[in-house]
Amino acid sequence: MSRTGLRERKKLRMRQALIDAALDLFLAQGYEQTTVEQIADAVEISPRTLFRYFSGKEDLALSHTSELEEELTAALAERPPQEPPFAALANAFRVALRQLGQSSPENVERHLKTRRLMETTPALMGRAITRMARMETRLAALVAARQGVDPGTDQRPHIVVALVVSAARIGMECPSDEVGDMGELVARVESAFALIEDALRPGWDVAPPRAAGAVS
Amino acid sequence: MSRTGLRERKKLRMRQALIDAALDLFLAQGYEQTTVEQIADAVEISPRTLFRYFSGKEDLALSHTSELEEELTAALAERPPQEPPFAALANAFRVALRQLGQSSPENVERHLKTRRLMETTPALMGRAITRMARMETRLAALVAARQGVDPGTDQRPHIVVALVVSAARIGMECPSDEVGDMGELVARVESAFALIEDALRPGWDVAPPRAAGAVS
DNA sequence: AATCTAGTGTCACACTATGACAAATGACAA
DNA sequence: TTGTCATTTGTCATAGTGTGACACTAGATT
Repeated sequence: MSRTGLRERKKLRMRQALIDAALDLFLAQGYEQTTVEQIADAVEISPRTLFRYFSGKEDLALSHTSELEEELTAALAERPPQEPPFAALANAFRVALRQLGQSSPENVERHLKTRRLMETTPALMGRAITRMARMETRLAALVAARQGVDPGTDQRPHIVVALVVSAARIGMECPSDEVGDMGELVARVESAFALIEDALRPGWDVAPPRAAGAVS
Repeated sequence: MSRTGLRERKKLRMRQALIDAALDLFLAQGYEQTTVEQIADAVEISPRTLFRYFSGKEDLALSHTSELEEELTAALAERPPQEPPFAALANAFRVALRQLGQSSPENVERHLKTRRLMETTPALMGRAITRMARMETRLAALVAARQGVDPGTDQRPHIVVALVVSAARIGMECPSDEVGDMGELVARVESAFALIEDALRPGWDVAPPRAAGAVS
């Protein structure tokens, strides 16, 4: 049945094993205190081989953030075209978070570990925010395509995306206390969405700006 | 007259010389193609000494972004307390940008070089965005203090800051074309501010949220 | 002038990351 | 099963960033 050969399965198991070993070591000893050599030793491979699976320590620590990004992109593509951009993005976020929450318990655990790690490691939080910024640009291009405008000259798609991503980021950042479970995290994101939605003028993202520069 | 000794003046000149040498080398050969050794050689010091002036290459390349941050923080402190948070932040940004534009021509040039460099170096853009995120947290604390709320539990200050900083970031990012002069940059930031201001419900940041979670 | 102190250079080292090449191992056909 | 091929892995070597230790120089202080 399984179309995947032994090789690919082995590769995937190695990836997971590396991520698990890395996350546990990072959380136990701290991110910068842990060397790639220790991680490689933990799964019995050479450091050189580790770099063939992951581009580096950072990639290893944040590999699960790209999963959220993939879910989000997929969810956005599923949103009906007539849905206003802000609502489409916010709903895509909701769907993506729900998807992650419904994956295997070990996977959810890995996400929570990743977030706990980020919370205590400024360098990693920085890299995660950098990734979010890159995602923002990609999402802006998607939103621009939805609306049929040019993302190069029109700042509006980027603005809409920035609003939603900012809310999500603020919601996911843990103020002082620890990340308990996925539900708590989703609740905070929802509350941030609500705050921003409340600040916005209804229908602002469907009609053109009130005082657009070139009406002539 | 000058209260500063020879030592401090020398130190400042060395800092500037290092930044200038670094920016020019980065722009000429690319950021990652340039080694700290080359920069150190250019100003006739040992690499070890360079690390006593700057924490690393990144610090060297982005040292001028902290200047904007300092101006901004200072400008925000100057805004009248009764000014609504969004307006206070946006105006502080305007003042800070004007301040930078009015500094010495060489300094303006350094800022533009820094931005050109960032535009062509993803890694640096990432670090810059990371710095912005840190600044966002600090600004949120300031805004929370202005309004007398707790930045730990209340997400609203963070949201306001995120809106303004997002607009500024989107405005400063150059879509494909090169950074010409300071005026062009300010104009794009203004246009992004206008877009976000247009999207917002007037007075949203002075009154409490319309449907705060617990009305029971 | 003698002394103190901050800054500097030299040497050494740990760690991340990458390239080159040989060895091992799964995939696949005869 | 066995031999061949492609992929993966380990070993060795190297570049580059970043730090610690320690002696030395030069400005600062009295």
